Amino acid sequence: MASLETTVGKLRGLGYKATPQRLAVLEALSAEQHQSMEELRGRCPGVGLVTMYRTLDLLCETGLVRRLDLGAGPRYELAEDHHHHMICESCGGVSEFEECPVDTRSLTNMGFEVNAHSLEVYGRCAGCVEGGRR
Amino acid sequence: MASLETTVGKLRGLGYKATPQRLAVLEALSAEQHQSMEELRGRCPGVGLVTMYRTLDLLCETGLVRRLDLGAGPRYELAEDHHHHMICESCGGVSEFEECPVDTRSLTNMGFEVNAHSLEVYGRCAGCVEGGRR
DNA sequence: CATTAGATGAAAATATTTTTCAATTACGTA
DNA sequence: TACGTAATTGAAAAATATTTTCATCTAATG
Ligand SMILES: [Zn+2]
Ligand SMILES: [Zn+2]
Ligand SMILES: [Zn+2]
Ligand SMILES: [Zn+2]
Repeated sequence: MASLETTVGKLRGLGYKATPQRLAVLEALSAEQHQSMEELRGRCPGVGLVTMYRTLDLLCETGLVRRLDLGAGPRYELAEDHHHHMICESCGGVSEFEECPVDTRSLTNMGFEVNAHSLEVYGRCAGCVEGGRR
Repeated sequence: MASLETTVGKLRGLGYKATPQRLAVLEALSAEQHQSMEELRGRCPGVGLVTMYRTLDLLCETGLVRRLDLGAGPRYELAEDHHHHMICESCGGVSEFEECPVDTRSLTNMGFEVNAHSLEVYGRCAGCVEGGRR
């Protein structure tokens, strides 16, 4: 849970200006994880669409934000901690889990230099299983 | 490595017609894994764009094909075996590995019913590491 | 406060995907 | 084999999504 100030500091440190638009996007991102462009736009009235795209691109390139594919268009989230997503195929809900169930040592042993990984788990959430929802 | 006939048989079994267009798309898919729409189109001259989209949608819905996001637009591959992808951030190459390094038992224990998962590993391939490519 | 490289946004261009609907066809049945 | 029909196709248009352009503006520096 790095504060917004810390994140802005990193941006500045990389030579980027801390514009009101960028602050607004970061603010929007901190409201909720894995939001769509449309949701973020709703939280950033006053920020032009092009700037939204450019800002999110910049934040992704600098590693401050992750672009996700959970099955229905791009989603974005602050890249604060390492976690993964469970997507419920009944209700569409997305939840996160922190415990990383991936072991990439065998890839390293094969000569691949692992920088990052992304894992998505699909199924039915506890609520849908109990409620008998298909 | 199921043969095309087997795959077509599954389609028929589900009540879908085995049209020349569908056969062409399956043929194209069997030429190479994780192809883009553009690549598949190149292998299916004579199949209209709309039919390409519809056929790939159908194949994904029936589980015969997987739609992938490896970072640069959708890619498609026959869903024959369970495997994952390593994406080299230097040369852009995509390679597959069969040994699954994911253990989802802890999610099951939490009440989530796991149906499937997808894992992508990002880094540098052996070739790029040795060649010193950044 | 002046300077300036970097940033913004409106409009246009491009790319991607979906919808519509009339024409065609695969396939079961006679 | 011929027929009937529901499923399928594809051209065009529409809808969506993303990128490019370029004139204007501004954050940061001194
Ligand atoms: Zn659910
Ligand atoms: Zn992980
Ligand atoms: Zn490589
Ligand atoms: Zn796996």
